[in-house]
Amino acid sequence: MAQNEISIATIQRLPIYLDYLKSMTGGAEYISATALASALGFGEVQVRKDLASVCSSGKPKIGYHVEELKAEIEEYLGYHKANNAIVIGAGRLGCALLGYEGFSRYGLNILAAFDIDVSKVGKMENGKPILSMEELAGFCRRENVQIGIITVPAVHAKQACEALLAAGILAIWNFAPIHLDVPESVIIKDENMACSLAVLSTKLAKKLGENAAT
Amino acid sequence: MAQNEISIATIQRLPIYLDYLKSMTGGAEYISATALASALGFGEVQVRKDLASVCSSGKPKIGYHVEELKAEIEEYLGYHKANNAIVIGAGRLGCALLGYEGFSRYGLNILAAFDIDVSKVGKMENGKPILSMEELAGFCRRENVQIGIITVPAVHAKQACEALLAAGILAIWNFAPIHLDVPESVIIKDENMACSLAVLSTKLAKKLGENAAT
DNA sequence: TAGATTGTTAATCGATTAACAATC
DNA sequence: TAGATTGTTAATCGATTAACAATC
Repeated sequence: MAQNEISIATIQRLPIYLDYLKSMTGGAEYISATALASALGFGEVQVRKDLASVCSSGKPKIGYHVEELKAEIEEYLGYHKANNAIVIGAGRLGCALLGYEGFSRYGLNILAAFDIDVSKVGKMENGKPILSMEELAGFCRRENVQIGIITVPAVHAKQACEALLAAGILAIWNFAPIHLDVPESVIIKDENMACSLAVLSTKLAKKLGENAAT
Repeated sequence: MAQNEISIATIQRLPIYLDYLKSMTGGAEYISATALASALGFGEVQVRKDLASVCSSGKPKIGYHVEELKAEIEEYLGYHKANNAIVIGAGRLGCALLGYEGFSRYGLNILAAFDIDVSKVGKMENGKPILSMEELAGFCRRENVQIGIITVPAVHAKQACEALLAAGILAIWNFAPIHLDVPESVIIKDENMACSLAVLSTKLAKKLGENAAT
């Protein structure tokens, strides 16, 4: 049953379509690829191709049934069966993620944070506890945690990663700006803001250079 | 003077090389592409091609001079001439960005946050002030702010964006999960965590499916 | 000299875009 | 029916990888 492979680029755009569809007010029953494309700044052929890969509800002349499309994207992204996650590192970013309620919309259920700093342990952030690293493995097994989110400084990231592996985690979302070596069986996704920033600032520098030149 | 175009993919990897080079201890004077590749989990040809686009210090048999390479990457990314930035939205994420000191390494100088919530205005976060939206335009012009970072909820993002445009900002780093329409002259970079998360969770779902099947 | 390593050119792969057929 | 819109097939574009020449 060779599942139609959907490209990574498409997968990354699916949440964008879904967010837009959810934000629609006025209750229009159908929406066209053209309308979606212009609202999101994408090409309309791209939208059609993206949607075709997860849905089959498009009707010529009419467009896509909004509710059906939402359901199909959510189904594909697995938002209805949420993943349990924990955060390692209860610093500013870790607490921001822990306290952010929006993740539930994306099928991510962050249960707790863990930190080596005992002065943080025992506190709560938006109703969610900060626990000690000793409790990590037990907690993960007990609560069926699949995703570990690393928000510690780079120097502690390797150690945090090892703790997650030891706790039997299946996937890691790594916000530390450092490469982590994990077994092939573990999924890892780096989220390095410096990478995005580099794109922004080189574009800006180029623009400033052009202006100075003219 | 047609500047050798460096691909976006390469630009996004440059900070990763730089971070690794900076983290090197032991004071080795040279490093090979092979060593860099294995430390970072990249292909070695890719590393060589990436480095070739910004530097010229590679020597067969020896490798790249570490200090020279660091300087060349920093030069290309413009880290020595920092950009001034401000944050709109002093929520958890906004304050995390405002208080994060690591950005100075990446040539980003976040000066202040702005918020419509008057109860937050006047407070400080790690020595940096939270100001009212009325002060935005004046502050940006006075302090020569080029980059605006949007961390407000999606419903307020359009309004925040308009305020930034009115303040004459040149580039926007948008953390709100919504498409913002800006004039072509303004650079915009979306940072949508739901997009990355979608990649992670679909991989995880696939993996869980496979395990269940066997 | 021999060999490790760089750097470049060509081939492959993946994603986007264009052209067009299908359909309500 | 006519036309707007979907969906697919082919062409283009960009990035990665492979092969190989250059060099210290």
